[in-house]
Amino acid sequence: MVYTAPMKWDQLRAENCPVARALSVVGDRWTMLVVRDCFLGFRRFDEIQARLGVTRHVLADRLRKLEAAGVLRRQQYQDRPPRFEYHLTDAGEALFPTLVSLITWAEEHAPPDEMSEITLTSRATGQAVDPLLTDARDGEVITNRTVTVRRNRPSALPD
Amino acid sequence: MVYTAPMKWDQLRAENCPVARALSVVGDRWTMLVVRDCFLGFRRFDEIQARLGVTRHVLADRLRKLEAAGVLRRQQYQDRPPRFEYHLTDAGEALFPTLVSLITWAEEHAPPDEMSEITLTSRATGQAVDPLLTDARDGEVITNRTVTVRRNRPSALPD
DNA sequence: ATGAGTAAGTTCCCTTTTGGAACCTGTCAA
DNA sequence: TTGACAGGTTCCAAAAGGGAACTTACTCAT
Repeated sequence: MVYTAPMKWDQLRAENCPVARALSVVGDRWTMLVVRDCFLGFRRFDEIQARLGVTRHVLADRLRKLEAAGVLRRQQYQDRPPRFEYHLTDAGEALFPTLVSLITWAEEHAPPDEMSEITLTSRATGQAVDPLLTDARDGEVITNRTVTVRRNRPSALPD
Repeated sequence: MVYTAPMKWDQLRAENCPVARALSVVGDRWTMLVVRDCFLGFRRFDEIQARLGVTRHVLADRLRKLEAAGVLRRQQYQDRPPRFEYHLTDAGEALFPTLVSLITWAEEHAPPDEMSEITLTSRATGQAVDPLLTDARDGEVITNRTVTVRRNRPSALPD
């Protein structure tokens, strides 16, 4: 790996590394928890604010940024006074695997004092699911031992 | 979903929600980028600091916290003067799927101006891999449309 | 009509975290 | 003896975050 010019946090989205670009959107404190709540069906400002305990100021900022990033869509559900709900866009829903991978990791490596609270359940069968990252081409399991991260181009770029 | 007492950021790890617990470890600014660098084989303080452009102060803090969380192991590679490398533990390596899911999301939904830089490559075949989250039991694809997140116990607990 | 409640923010002020740069320590090599 | 290297720590200023009150624009019950 070649030397890469250091970046500041707010320049992350211009990075060539997809990890950096993803984190420029969802890598802030609270942001992924906002996305979680949207997946759980909590869509309104006060609701999310009460659940997270984040300050209203910060929540307003995060919602603005998520909307700007195309993860959430602000949808008016009444006029007079205008009130809004935050819905996941397709890009937002595409964060589901990330959320699942965090859940899977936490259940294994950051367990709560008590028993685990959460199960991922198949809508089709009602059974618990056991998430596994595989290669769509041949079904092989993806881990850091089976897969490497490679740069496409040979130029001096970040990873 | 029932009302849940709001939490502060530093109380996240006590939460019952596995997403919150995972983010208490890797949800901080810079933290996941430190983990990325460890996966890429950058293990030393100055090296990581130069690559990320994060301040030495913050990097020292993040490394301490990742070590305390059991994600990294501080390994001395010379005496006199004592020098250390940061290696991923098993728990750290288990974050690979999370990293992959961030890469996958970014390539699709936060593309760089230029072409994508990164390919995930199978060590066995040398071919690009196409990550897909599936249910280990029946191979079904996991998305927010096929899977729901359920609480195990009926008590008033967070999600 | 008065007051309480609801929803979605904004504003203010103070504390914590982060950024930037310099400094420290121990060792080796010139 | 001077400089380089590695891995930090210290200091100060700037930015972000926490806490609480305030605002706007309604609706509904009294």
